[in-house]
Formats: sequence, structure tokens, C-alpha cells
Amino acid sequence: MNQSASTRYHHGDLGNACIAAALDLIRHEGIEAVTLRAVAQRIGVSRSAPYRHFADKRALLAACAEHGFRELVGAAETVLARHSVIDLAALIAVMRRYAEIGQANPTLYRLMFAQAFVPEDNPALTAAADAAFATLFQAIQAGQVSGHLAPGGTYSRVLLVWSSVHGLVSLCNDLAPSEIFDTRQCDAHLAAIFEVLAPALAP
Amino acid sequence: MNQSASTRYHHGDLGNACIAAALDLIRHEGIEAVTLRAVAQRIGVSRSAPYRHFADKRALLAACAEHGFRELVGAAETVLARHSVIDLAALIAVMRRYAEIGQANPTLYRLMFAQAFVPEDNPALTAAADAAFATLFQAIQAGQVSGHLAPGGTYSRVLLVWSSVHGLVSLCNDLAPSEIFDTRQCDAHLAAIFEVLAPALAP
DNA sequence: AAGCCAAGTTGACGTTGTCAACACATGCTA
DNA sequence: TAGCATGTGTTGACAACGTCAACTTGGCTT
Repeated sequence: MNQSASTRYHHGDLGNACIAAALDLIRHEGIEAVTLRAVAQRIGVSRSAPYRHFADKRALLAACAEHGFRELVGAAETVLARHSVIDLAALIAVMRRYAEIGQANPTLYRLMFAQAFVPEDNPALTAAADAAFATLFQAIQAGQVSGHLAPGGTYSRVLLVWSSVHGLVSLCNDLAPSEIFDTRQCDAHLAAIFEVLAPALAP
Repeated sequence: MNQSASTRYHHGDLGNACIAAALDLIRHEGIEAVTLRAVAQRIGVSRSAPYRHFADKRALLAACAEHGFRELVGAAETVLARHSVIDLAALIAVMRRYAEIGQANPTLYRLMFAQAFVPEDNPALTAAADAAFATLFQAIQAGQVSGHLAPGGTYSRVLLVWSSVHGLVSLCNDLAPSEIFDTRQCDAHLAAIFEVLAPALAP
């Protein structure tokens, strides 16, 4: 009785254990190391046990991507909560945190934006991505309402900010560093971008 | 003699034939359909013939990505050549064309920015990506010199423009369409972004 | 004409995703 | 309490894939 979870026949929470193991492989070993066999082995379970909890490998990866979006939204909300008003500095702080997370786990970040590539739609994943968009939208809107950000074109500004930061993080994560574009200076690049962007966002 | 290329024992240009076949599979069948066996079969050659021309599968994919960057640069230069001066309208036209190409072949576009993910560096691919950056840089610089674009911060502005458009194309290509963010309206989103961006770029 | 080398082929191997058939455990019902 | 249904994990198997080694073919040089 109360046998350790690792030796019980029934794992108890194999679904989440699979996600955790996959996330660990994604973070530390790269996407090619993420095989269902490796995931199962890490948990101490047979190779096809995960099929009781995920339809196929892509479903497991989608769950990991969903986790990534939730982490992103949670981090953004934490930063937002530290600011009593949403002005340009607050917006920059949020996007800096966004970039930080994207850079900290490049493989996961890439995976998050690789899911919709597959034809089957995944409502949970779409909702998680939407939550990221909505968080940014509400922040910018709040800044505009309180007069700390330039008014009008809320949707366009959300698109611009998200696209810019997502684009920069993607470029820095996915391109090899070169003399003309040093992908290791993502933070500095982000600051440079927001310097140009400032007049278009501040009131 | 002068036997048809498809029946000759020596193909003559198998390397380029592999790239062409892979590009066709990428465009029409999706990345998962790109197997060395499928590429070889399309050319009418045995499964491991490509290994005489590419070290491994990734090398072939890198060559495809390189081709994609060259197409991008060529298209940008064509648009630029149609404009006697580089003002905001010209810049928008270039980036619109960029987005058009990125949307026309999403799988290839994604592949182009997925190469540097692998540890081995690929000088030819890095050079091709650099050429894209350099083209945009020179265009913006020329516009600034001639007084048709706002002066100063050339590098920052290049980063901003490239990141924004690349980010938007990536988001539209890779995310599933949702009610809050319709990824099928990429062109309209691009116009919206440049509307906000205009004051930061025009003189 | 001889022979060398690049180019293409064939056979084979290990890995992977996936499925079907089976075994086990747990909780409900009689 | 016995038995059974259902959910959970295991095992065996298969096809597809990337890749390598050994072999064959063809054209070019000398």
C-alpha cells in the first residue's frame, strides 16, 4: 500500500508526467531527442504507455506548446501586476520578459509556433495562443484608456508590438550568429527596436 | 548517345535535381513528405544516390533554405529597382513582396528560419540570410541619405522592420486562425502595422 | 587499350512511431 | 466477498526512414 509512484503498476498521473519529461527533453536535449521511447523511459514506463493519454506524438508536443503559452501569459501578468499604470516603460518591461522566456527555451518557443502547421485544429492550443494575444491587447488598451499610451489603433499596435518582439526572438533563436547580425545580442536589439518604436507608442 | 537525362546512368546534375525535387515536395506536400527516398524516387534514382551530393538530409534541406533566401533577396531587389527613390512607399512595397513570398510557401519559409537551430554552422546559408539583411539595410540607408526616410538609427530601423514583418508572417503562417487573431488576413495586418510604423520611419 | 575515379546501386542495420493483442489493477455490483 | 467491467500498462510486431558499407557502372585520362 502507498507504494512509490515509480514502482506502482498504475502511475497515477502519467499524462502530466509525459508532458514534464518531454519539456525536460525539449529544454535540455533538443527537439530531436524528444522521442516517445525516451519520454517513456524517463518515467520508467513502457514505450507505448503514453498512447493511453495522447493520441500520438504530436498531441504530446501540442500539450507542451500549450504549457509554453501558459507560462508566457503567466509571466506577462506577473510583470503587469507590478505596474500600477501601463505606460511605455511597463510595456517594454512586459515584452522584455516575453523575450527572456523565449530565449531561455528556444526549442520550446519554436515548438509553440510550429503546432498550427499541422492541419488538425487543436482548440486548447489555439485558446492558449489567444490568451497571449488577449493579455497584450488588454494591457495596451488599459494604457491607452488611462492616457499613458498613444490613443487609437489598439489592434494595430498590438499586432506591431507582438510581431516585432516575436520576430526578433525568432530571428535571434533560429539564425546563426553572423558579423552583420549578432543573434546573441537579442536584448540589445530589443532595446534598439523599442527606441524607434517609442514615438509611435508614447502619447 | 545523348540519352535522355532520366534514363542515363549518370544523371548529370543530380545535386540540383535533388534540391528541385525537395523544393517541390516542400511546396506541395509539406515538410513531412520530404524524405530522401521520396526525393530520389521523384528523380528516378536510387535511395542513397543523393549522398554523393549531400552529406545528409539536413544538408539538402539547408540548400533548399539557401535557395529560399536567394529568392527573397532577388524579389526584394526587383521591387527596389522599380523605385527611383526609397521612401516609405517603396519600403512598404518591398516588405509587402517579402510577406507575399513568405506566405506563398509557408513550409519553405519556416525551414529557412529553422536551419540555424542545428549546431553545425553552414557558411553558405548564413551568407544567404545575411544578404537578406544587407539588402534591407542598404535600402533603408539609401532612403535616409536621400532624405526620403527619417535619419539616424539605421541599424535599429532595419531590425524593427525586418522583425515586424518576419514576426507577422511567422505568426500568420504558423498559428491556427482564431476569432481574436485571423491569420488569413496577413496582408491587412501588414498594412495596419505599417500605419503605426509610418511616423517612426517617414522624415 | 588500361585503369582510375566519380557516380549510382544494393543490401543491411538501428531507430522511430504506431498498432493489436495481452496482462494487470481497481472499483462497482450482486 | 466473489466476480466482472473498465481503464491502464506491456509486449511483439511492422513499415518507414536515415544512413553506411560494399559493389557496380560509366566516362575520362594517359
